[in-house]
Amino acid sequence: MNDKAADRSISQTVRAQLSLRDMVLSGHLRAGERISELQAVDITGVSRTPVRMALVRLEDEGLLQAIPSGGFMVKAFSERDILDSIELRGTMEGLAARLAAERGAGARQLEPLKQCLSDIDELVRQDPISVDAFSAYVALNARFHALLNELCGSAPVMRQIDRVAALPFASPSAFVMAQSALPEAHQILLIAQDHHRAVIDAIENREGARAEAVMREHARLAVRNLRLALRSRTHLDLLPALALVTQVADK
Amino acid sequence: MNDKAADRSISQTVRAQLSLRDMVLSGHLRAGERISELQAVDITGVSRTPVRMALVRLEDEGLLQAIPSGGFMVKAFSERDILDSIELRGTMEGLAARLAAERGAGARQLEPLKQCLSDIDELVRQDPISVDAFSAYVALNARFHALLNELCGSAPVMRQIDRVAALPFASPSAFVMAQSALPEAHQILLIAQDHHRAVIDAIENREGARAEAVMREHARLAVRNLRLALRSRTHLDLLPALALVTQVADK
DNA sequence: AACCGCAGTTATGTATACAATCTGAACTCA
DNA sequence: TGAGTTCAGATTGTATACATAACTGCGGTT
Repeated sequence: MNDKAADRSISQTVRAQLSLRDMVLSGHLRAGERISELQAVDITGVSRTPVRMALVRLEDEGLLQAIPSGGFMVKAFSERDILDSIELRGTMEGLAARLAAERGAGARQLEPLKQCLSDIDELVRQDPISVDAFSAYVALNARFHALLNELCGSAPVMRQIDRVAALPFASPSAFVMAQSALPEAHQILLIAQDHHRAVIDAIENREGARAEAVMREHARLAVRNLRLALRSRTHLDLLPALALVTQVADK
Repeated sequence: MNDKAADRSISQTVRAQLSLRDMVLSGHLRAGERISELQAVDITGVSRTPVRMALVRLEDEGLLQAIPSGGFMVKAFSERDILDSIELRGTMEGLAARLAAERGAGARQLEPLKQCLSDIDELVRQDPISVDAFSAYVALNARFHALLNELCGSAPVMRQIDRVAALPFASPSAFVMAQSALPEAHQILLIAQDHHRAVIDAIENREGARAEAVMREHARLAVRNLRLALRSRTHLDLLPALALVTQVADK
């Protein structure tokens, strides 16, 4: 029925969503640009109903913004929006870590985290880290954070964290990649890994306040380094998601 | 075109959304119950397209849950989900307050907050607070929190706060109402008002950490009292939103 | 008696036709 | 020449028809 890559196993809605998200993230649709339904139909090749669904979901994710008179536009993010999002994420992850500690996460639940931890250890051991190892690191880092958040055992908390994490620049992978542009990248990785170790230790010993503080510091490290990376606009092509950033004088 | 109360000024989608939300919140649709699109069409009187839109948006709000095989069901919340949501809200409001303090909210921006503060003062002065005054208090309290969150000047932070606040039991009004069931209700109101005063003071003096701590304590007060109110199941009919609570052994 | 399979039914996913609203431009009148 | 009005085009909102996938119940078989 469709011309290109018609994988029947996934729905038209999801296909449209993926396609449109790619267009936004890759910068083919610039921030502030209006995107009409018909236009989206042309892009994705599916009809208006699933396209509309996809647009609503992308608005929900925060990539698009509804226009009062109808339709959607690509959302524009300022640099501060991005830094705030990371700080927000860190704050909520701090809450999750504290809850995990206070409610006594069992040793059995901590096991996969420790495994993940030592997996990362192996990777960051090599100093000029290889490209392959680095992408493996990004994946493991995301996994670590996901496992950590699960420990709190609170569906509302996890849900909210996932929401901000859906923003491409608030994901753990994103700021790791951005930081990799800095000369002291390897050292940063080591510090981050120490944070990971500390938060597990805190949870194990039921030190809620410490677990929270560590996760907050973890985020602040990311904020500081991402700011530096944005200042020295080097290797930003590593992170296409940052193409969304526009220094619009919105306020 | 439609039979009942066809107010042309609002869209069918919004009307369906309001109608369905009422049904859920009023308990006409019980937690865990599956709700099909056709059923929703019968209830709302609009056709499938806007109904589907409304269902997606309600899922987004957190009132509904998508069923993997398709369709939606009314989400079931445990008591802990509710308490966690309030704590989560307090955590994010704490972040907002800290940002407001650190970034130096101007005296001009603080003015409406102080106005709101003294308006509430007038209300809580009377000890057996009248019913009218109480509902006015609920409205003013919500307004105060909204104004406070705006002070941080960060769109992502405000957006996330609004998301949890959309959950009926995480709204400031909700826990105020729940607490009103307690015998020491008036005293609680006075303490809460003191929190409000303290956070403004902290922001004015650029004491970020203090502003954050106050908002957290504010939430913890709400958590503690709501827990008590839920224990002594008195006057819970004041808060229909709590009908969503089901102590399902979900885990 | 229990289980596997098939068919009928129902519900959701998708496409498209129609209606209403909004935008923008051109034309007219002061 | 400028402002207001009207008409045309386009775009979104809504409804509905069609297709496909999931569920249910019955009947047959082992």
